[in-house]
Order: sequence, then C-alpha cells, then structure tokens
Amino acid sequence: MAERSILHVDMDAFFVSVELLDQPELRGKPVIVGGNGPRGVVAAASYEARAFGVFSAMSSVRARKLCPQAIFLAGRYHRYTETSEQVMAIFANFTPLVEPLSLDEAFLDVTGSRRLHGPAPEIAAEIRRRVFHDVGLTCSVGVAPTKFVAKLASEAAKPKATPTGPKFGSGVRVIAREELVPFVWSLPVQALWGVGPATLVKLERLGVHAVADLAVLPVEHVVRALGEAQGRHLHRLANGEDDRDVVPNRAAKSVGHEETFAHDLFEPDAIDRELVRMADAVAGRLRQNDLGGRTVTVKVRYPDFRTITRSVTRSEPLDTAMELLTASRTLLASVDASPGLRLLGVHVSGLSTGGPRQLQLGLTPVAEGEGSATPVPTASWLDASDAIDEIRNRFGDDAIGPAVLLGEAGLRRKRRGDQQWGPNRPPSATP
DNA sequence: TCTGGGGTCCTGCTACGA
DNA sequence: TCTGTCGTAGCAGGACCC
Repeated sequence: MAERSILHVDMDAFFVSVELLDQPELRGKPVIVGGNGPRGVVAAASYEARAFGVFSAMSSVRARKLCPQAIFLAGRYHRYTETSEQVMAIFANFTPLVEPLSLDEAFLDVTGSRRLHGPAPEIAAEIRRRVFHDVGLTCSVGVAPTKFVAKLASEAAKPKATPTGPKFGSGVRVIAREELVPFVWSLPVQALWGVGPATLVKLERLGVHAVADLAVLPVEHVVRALGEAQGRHLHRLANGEDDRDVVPNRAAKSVGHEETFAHDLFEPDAIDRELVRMADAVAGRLRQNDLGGRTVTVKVRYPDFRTITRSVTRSEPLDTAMELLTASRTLLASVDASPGLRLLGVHVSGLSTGGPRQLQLGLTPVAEGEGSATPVPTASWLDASDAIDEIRNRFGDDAIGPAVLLGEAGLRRKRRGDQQWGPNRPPSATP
C-alpha cells in the first residue's frame, strides 16, 4: 500500500489577514480582531501585536493593557466565511479529500493526487502560491504520513512573532516516515492534540513532561490516569501512530447558539426575550440545513461563572422555533435564575437529516406560556415555518421574526457570527 | 490571567427493561 | 415473585479544539 501523504494547511493570522486585505493601510501595525467590550476576547492578533504577548482567546481587557496602541477591529464573520470558501475551493483543485477543521485550516489527503500534481511537497508549495495569487493571503503547510504530525508540521512552518518584528517561517515543513518518531518525541507533551491544562496536570503527576516520556510509559499506567479512550489515544499519538483518515463532508452533530450578555440578566421578561431570539435562530439554522434534532439543551452561566446545562430528549426530531422554544422554556424553568444570568444558550443535538416530519393532525400547538406540555407540530405550524424561511430568503433575516422581539432592538435575530467574540462595548462606554 | 462562541468527544451516574 | 446482572439510553458535566 502506498505511503499516505497528508497535508495540513493553516492560514496565517486568518481574521487579521482578511482585514488587512480590505484595509492595507493597517499593514505593519498591531491589529487585533475580537470583542471590544469588557467581556470580549481576542479572536486573532497580527504578528506585530503578538510581539507584545497578545494571543488569541486572551481577554480583550488584558490585550489592551499589554498593547495599548493596538487597533481593535470587531470582526466580520461573513467576510471570513466568504474568504474561507475561496480558499477551500483552491484546495479542491488538488484533491476531493478535503476536511475543513475550521474557517482557516483543513486536512488534505493528496495520496491519490501525486501522479497528476507531483510529489506532496510540490503540491504544498503550489497551494501556497495559488492561495497567495488568487486570494492574497499566506498560509503554512505541513506534510506528513499522518494527520496529527501534518498538523504539528504546519505549526513548525508558521511565522513567529519576535520583539523585533515578525520572523518568516519556512512556509512548508515536510516530515518523512523515518523522521516521524524523533520529531514527535522532541516536543513537549502539551503539543499533543487533546492535552490541555487539566490533562497536563495529570500527566505531570506521572512524571511526563515530553512526548518521549509518555511514549515509553506502559499504556496501562496512562489509561489509569486518563481513562480508556483518551489514555490509549494519546499513547498511540506519542508513538507516532495515527491511522485516522481525512473525512470530507463531515456531518454536523449539534447546532446551537449561546451568548454572554454585556450585563447579567435578572428580569424574567428579558431572559425570555433572549430565549425566543435564540430558539428562532437555532430553528432557522436547522431548517436551512435540512436538519432536525431530538435533544434540546439549555445552558446557563451564572455571574460567578458556574455553568449548568439541562436537557431533554424527545421521541421525534424538532426543527420549528415554536417546538424548540417550548422545550427550552420548560428546561429554563427548572433552573434558578435568581442569581442573574451571565450567559444563556440553546443547543440541539441528536441530529437527523431530511425526511418528512411526523404530523399529528387535529392537535394544536401549545400557546406561549402555557406550561411544560410538549407541543405537537401541526401542518399549519410547519407551513408557517416554511413561509418564514421563504420570506427570509427573499428579503433578509430581519424581514420577519417573533412579535415579542419587536421594540428597541427591532426584529434583530441572533445569527451565527453575531457577537462571536463577546458582547460589544455599550455605546456609553469609552476606552 | 477574571475568562467568547461553536463545536466534538468522553466519563460517570442513574434509570429502565430484558 | 423477588433479586441480581447486563446493556442501553439519557442526562449532566468537563475537557478540549479553533
């Protein structure tokens, strides 16, 4: 069997780079894309900002302290989605086996493309050239026989921030089969995919600091510390073993929307309005993707950051805002909202695609506030949902919405990407 | 260092039916 | 009829990723 050639392509500082395409006058300056409010976080930082110690997922408040001269941009999720589609289309010219991991990175299996496009390192170089020529962005590519090492290799090929400015990376890093184990063993154990702060503490208790330490430990010891699945998985990775395939068109397992509020919510009416908005948005996305889900989960975060979830599983999949809202209201009624809510979320899992929805004719939907009874989707409600989708397709998302949302915020509906990085700064606040 | 949002996967516990 | 066991599903929470 032919040796596999896996590429991991990772865009460099993607969100910031897209902004610089549209605002070239910001090149060479410390630019941060992220939430600008007190509860916001950094989504991406230019290499000039990284030189000050700013990195993604850092709170915006701290980033501002580290780099007061940084230029903060709110971020335009739809622009990033559009650019990501352009980049993914370039990848598809080289292989049909493209597995996007997020907007800015993907695995490509080019094993079967080598006869047409040449050896994998040449494909990697050509992809970089095409992405720069067609889209104007730079990316780093890792080439290896396994997904996991290809990802580590692209990281090694990336530009680095230094106090004197960005230092260019190699752009492409190739790890051959015989280099695989020495390369992996040279890394700290946190480089392993799946080792975060909690797992690191457990591994350090075992005396594990480097990947090499983990690799030589008996697998039973690792399983005892980390559990069956994670223990075996990490032990295999540490020994360079990873036979996972590149899977294109991975099906979604859940759809949800959650939001941290600029100020904690106490008022039941205000909380309910947010719930309506979220149920409407999630139901819309389910129908847009021809999905229905059986399990509804409501997530609540209190001001002290304690987070709880409540879920319910129904016998039939749901996809209308009315059904989702009734289930969410019942779940929310079972939690104590009196301490105030910092975050509220609605998620649907147990997804299935397409197929006619089961109707129980003769029953009517449960009216708002009518308690915990499970509503039954009737033909008229399904028709109404279809009509809402049609209106939004023709006139935009804000053209129609739940009446309860009428008022100061209008029909504004929670969309994927709205306040992606935390609530915006209230208009009255100043920097 | 005072912590977003959209996800996936895993684990421990409990309930329930065969 | 009662008790124990096993497999499965549901639920809640946690860890991790970008």
